Amino acid sequence: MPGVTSIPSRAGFLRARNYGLKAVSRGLVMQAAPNHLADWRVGFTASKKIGNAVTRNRARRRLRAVMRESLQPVARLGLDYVMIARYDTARREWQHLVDDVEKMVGYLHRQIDHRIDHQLDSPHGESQSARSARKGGQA
RNA sequence: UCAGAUGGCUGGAUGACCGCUGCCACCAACGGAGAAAUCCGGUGGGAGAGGAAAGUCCGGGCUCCACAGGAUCAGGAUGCCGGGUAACGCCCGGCGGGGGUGACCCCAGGGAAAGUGCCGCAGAAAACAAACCGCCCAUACGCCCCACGGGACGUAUGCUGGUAAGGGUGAAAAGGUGCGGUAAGAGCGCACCGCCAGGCUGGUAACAGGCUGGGCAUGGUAAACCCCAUCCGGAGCAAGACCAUGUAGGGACACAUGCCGCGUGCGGCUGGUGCGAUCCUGCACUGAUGUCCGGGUAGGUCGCUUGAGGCGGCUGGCAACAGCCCGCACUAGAUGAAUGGUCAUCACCCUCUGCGUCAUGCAGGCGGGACACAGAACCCGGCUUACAGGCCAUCUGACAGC
RNA sequence: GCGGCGUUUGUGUAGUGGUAAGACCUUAGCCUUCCAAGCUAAAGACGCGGGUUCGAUUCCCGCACGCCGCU
Repeated sequence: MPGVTSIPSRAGFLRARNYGLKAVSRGLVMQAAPNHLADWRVGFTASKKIGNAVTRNRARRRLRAVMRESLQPVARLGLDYVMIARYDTARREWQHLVDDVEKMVGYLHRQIDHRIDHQLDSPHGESQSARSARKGGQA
């Protein structure tokens, strides 16, 4: 989709999961991780646990729509976002879903800042690209 | 009017804002790449899930295994008859059997006198028949009656006494019912029904009807093995093809490596390999098999959507269906996977309130509602399964009226 | 998307056209001062719906659920 880059493979999803940073709400789960690229990306997951193919498609489409409304204006360059559908994703009221995402994005960004500041003190200065991407993404 | 049967159709509507994927056109204007064609972005137009898209249960197309023919064996599938179809385990029509008052529905529905196996418990006996309780007969004994001829009852015996009516067991007991017959009985005899054999008539056939003959032999199970007939090679679009990248269109070891010709790596013969096995014929290839090591794994493009296609009409056919030209509209192609998200109104359903009726209802509400089942993934023909609500046609039964 | 396999007490397994067996677990009793072990007894299952058969957990068909594989 133009303007938004999607995570292309399973490896990207696994990296986001292993980074260990996630936020949970009734409507969905979000993960975030630095991707060491000059762009931000997003991926969607709807497992068989939440329902049949129709339900999964509906959940994924609602996630995409709420991403465009609430995540795209504030997304930071250099981050991968993974949005995971839960049982209520296809059924929850739209306004609640929007509120969930806005709250979770704020939480994730604060946690990312905390981790990067903490790593600067440690001898492993691995987060150089994420640090610079954060400055660019805020513009 | 009520209760049903069969077949078919439909599968929410409108509007606003914000978006997605192909296709076509434009690029006059704006941004990027390029010498340019052009490409990306952009602008405009139009298209964009189903009757089951599902389960993956059958049959095909298509692609690869290089391909083809024959014989035998193995394995699998199907199984009344006729037709339809590219084909089918599908569909249509008929036959036979079963169910229902009926419309109508259901049936893997070939072969058990080719063979083998099995038929638990119960029962005397479960398949070359046999004989538990009985019934009948003969002899002996006991006891009773007597009109002195004999008779009733009981017990025992019968070198294999006769019998299969009745009882009882079982899912099933060796044709059924009735009359005659007999010591008692029995297809022992007869009538009807059933069965078997052979003609006859009708039908393409399954089969039906009737005639003649035979006293009756042949229990069930083949969705047990099996026999008969017919059909079937394997894998599947993650098939497969091309391009790019790459230390490479891979390497090492073991086993095997025959003969002839010459130009010394090619040709021929033999051998080997090749669609479940073996064999034969043609054909193709020149290695095959095993073990170990190495490379790639976020590649791209094609395959990829117009087809045994749909709707209407005419002709043939009871129908499935076929033919014809005629007419019509045309027809999703995604690939972390588009075809949507939100809101409003209406329709629909549920619920509540009021009114009314034998009953179905009518009016209303800041009420509630994942608005049925369900999402294309190479494409068709079927089957099966899921499905809120609504509509149409034909037919059956009951009740009422004319 | 495509291909294959399997469902038996609470758990992991046998089994076969007629009675479903045994192990661990659970419950009760005995034994012991008590517990464990041991002994005795009991309870508890053929995924669902049809069909074939006298009779189906078994044979056949259709569903549901679960598992495995794919260059």
